[in-house]
Order: sequence, then structure tokens, then C-alpha cells
Amino acid sequence: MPFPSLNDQMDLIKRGVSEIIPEADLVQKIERSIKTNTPLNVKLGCDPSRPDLHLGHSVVLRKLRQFQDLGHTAILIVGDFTGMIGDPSGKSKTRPSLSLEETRKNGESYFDQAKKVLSEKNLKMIYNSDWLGKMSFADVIKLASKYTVSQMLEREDFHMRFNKEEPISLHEFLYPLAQAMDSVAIDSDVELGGTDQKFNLLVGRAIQREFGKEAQVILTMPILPGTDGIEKMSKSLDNYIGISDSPREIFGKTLSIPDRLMYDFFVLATNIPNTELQEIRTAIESSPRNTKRRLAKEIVTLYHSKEAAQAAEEEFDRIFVKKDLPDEIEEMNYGVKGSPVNILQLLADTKLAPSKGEARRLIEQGGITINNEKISDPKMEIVLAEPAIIKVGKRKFLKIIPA
RNA sequence: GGGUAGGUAGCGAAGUGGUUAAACGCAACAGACUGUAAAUCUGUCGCCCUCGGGCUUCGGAGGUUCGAAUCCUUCCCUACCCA
Repeated sequence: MPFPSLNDQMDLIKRGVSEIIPEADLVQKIERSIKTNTPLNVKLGCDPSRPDLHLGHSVVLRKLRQFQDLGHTAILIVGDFTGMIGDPSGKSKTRPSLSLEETRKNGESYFDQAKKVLSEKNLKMIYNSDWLGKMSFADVIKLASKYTVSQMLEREDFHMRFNKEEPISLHEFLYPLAQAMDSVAIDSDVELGGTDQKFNLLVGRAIQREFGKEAQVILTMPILPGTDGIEKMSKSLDNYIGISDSPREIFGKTLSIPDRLMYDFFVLATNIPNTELQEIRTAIESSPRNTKRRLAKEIVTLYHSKEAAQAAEEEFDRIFVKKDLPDEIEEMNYGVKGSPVNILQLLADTKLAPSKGEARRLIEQGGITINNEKISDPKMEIVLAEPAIIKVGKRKFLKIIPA
């Protein structure tokens, strides 16, 4: 299959990117790739310590997919070995180290989810323990000698932690070097990453040269903010939209992002063509409500289907505008027909509330509804005769079925 | 090896013998409002029973005391300075 022209390739590649370093090298590599009809090796390292992928991860995965669509080879490196170190990038704390088995398991799960974004055709998945695990201590010493402490301290988070007198473990310095070895091992032409990965990716260039290889081009993507509009999207902050989330969740969470984030989400998280982006910009101004709904539907469509997106929107209106019930409600067998159960006990048993104290609070604040009737007495005894629908807050539903 | 400063609830951070389940901020949760699960406002925010109250917490283990997060002993952990 012939590659698209240089300009066509560059147009797609440059969409949404933060930096290409250096761009001239990329042009050169693409020209050579076209001439020799050889795909580029495009590398993306994935961190197997957090196996749940969300829209934030999808930004860079989608960029990788675009390279695939242009005919290049995507190389997904599962950092099973580096996972044992735990990348401290952008974090102010040392990450917990994982065992090799854990990282392997997470790697599998990562791959399964990544397939929702990537094409399986020109995709390679490799574990970096393949080469890192074979290095001797002497090899590691030699590698470590290529970089200095002050070079490492140039990285912003190390620098900050150092100045704030927070601990930096020695092995954390090895992370960028290990990641760089990945680039050496696979002859990476381009490495993708978030802007917070810039330092690590640059180390890759330096180390590749040390090993007599051609340096990779680095391409960084902006960090997608979370639904709070402030912090980077992450599961631990619970401001994420998971790519395995249900249509209902994706739709609702997307509507909850601040308006000013809409454009970035369109650029980074949807397939709206470049040519339509200008239209979107004006639509955001003139009709924020509808535009945000369109955004939400685009994203649901990407991970589910057009029909699911339509259904999610309808359901959203039903639950939040008409205060009605969702299509599907989780069911649970609980209680015995005819015998009374205290409401607090019920809420705690069904895990709808983490403790009886919390359950009491929810009732006192008017957050609990059974079969659409507000519960106001914490001492209330519920007699279960038929299946009942319990609503907690605005969007937690559970159908309990008595035995 | 020596010295100094620290380790408090999900996080950050007050508190240095009783009135402290522990100020305050963030996060979280509920309610009102809203195009929205945004913003804003109000309330809640250890566990158990609530009228009142009971129980377990302040790095770990012991101890002093009527009474400790606060004093003592010891251990573990972190940062910085000196060697």
C-alpha cells in the first residue's frame, strides 16, 4: 500500500499536537519512508500500573492510530519491567512498585482496551522485560554513566521535589533511562507521549545516539484536563471519562465538563475532521448546550455506537430533565418477602451507603427515594413485597428483589 | 556516625495534658438552582445507637496520669545540615 503524500501525512500528524521535536527530522523520516516504502516505527509506552484507560490516554492512543492509518507501524510497549519502578512523571510522590505478574496482567487489560482505539493490523505489542530483564548490573552501570544527576534534576518534577525536600528514590532516576533503552531496542523512529513525558522522550533521543542509532523524533500531545476542568484527567482524582464506561456515563460525564474545555475535547478526543473544527468553534459560542451534547454523542459513538449515543441522550433527558428512571437498573437479590427491614440496614447491606451513619445522613438530607417516594424517617421499616427501586442521590439506582 | 526538623482523619494543614472526633482548606456526598453530573448557595463529612449518649482514632509498641494527639521510654519512617 503506497503511503499518502508528505503534506497529507503532516496535516493529520500535526492535528492537536503540542510539540514535534525536531519537526525537520520527522519530515526527513517520512520522505525516506515514502521513498523506500518502509513504515516508520512509532512507539508508545504504556504504563501498566493503571490499567483502566480513559479519554486522557486516548489522546495519545488516537495519535498512534493516525500513524497506523497512514501506514506506519505502531509499537505498543508494555512497561512490565519499568512498572516495577513506577514512573514518577508529573507526580509528587514515588509510585508503588508492582510485581512482574501484576504488570503483565495489567498489560493484557491495557491491550484489550487499547484495541478500541488502535487498529490490530499494523500493531505490535512488546513487553520491555524482554530486553531490560536481560541487562546485567554492569550494563546498567554503563547506561547510568551516560547521564548526570544535574541532567536528571532538569526534569521539573524531580527539581520540585528536590527543592521541596521531598524524597526521590535513586531508582526513579533509572526510569527515563530504561524507557530510553526501549527506544534503542525497537529502533524507534517516533515516540509519542503527553507533554509531561517530554523529558523522558528526550532522554530516549540522547541514549539512542549513545548506542549509535538514529535519534527518534518526539511528538507530545497536550494533557487532557479532567471533567473538573482543572486537574489532569485521572482515575485517582475521579475526574475521568473511561473508554470502557457505559454510554450513559460517557454522555453524562461529558456534559459535565466546563464549557471552555469543549473545543479541546473536540480536537483531541473526537474524529471531527479538521475542516469542521472552525464551525465547532462558532457553534460553541452560539449554542453551548447543543454543541456539548454533540460532543458527548461523538464520544459515545466512538466507543459504542451511534444508536447507543442516541439512546444515552434520551435516557439522560429522562433521568435528569423528567426525573424518571433509566433504561437499565442494576438488580440485587435482597431480603425476604414480607419481612420488614430497617431502611438503614438495607442501605448499608446493599452498599448503597458505606455505613449506617452515611445512610442516616442521606435520608436526613432527602437523598433517598424508594419507588419514587421520599424516605424521611431513618427508623422506617421497609416491608418488601415486590421488587423495589431505590434511588440514592440523583443518579444511583438499584432494584432490589426480595426472595 | 553526629545534629536538626518532622510523621495528625482521602489529601494538605492546625492543635502541645481535660471544654478535641480533633480548627481550617481541598476533595467527597446530599439538597436547591441550572442546558449540564459545570458554576453558585446551603447542609453533611470516624463508627454504632441517637433524646441523650456509647465506642475506636492522631507513625508502631509500652509507660506516667483521675485524664494524653499533647509528657516519658523505645522502635520504625522522611527531609535537611555536618562528617
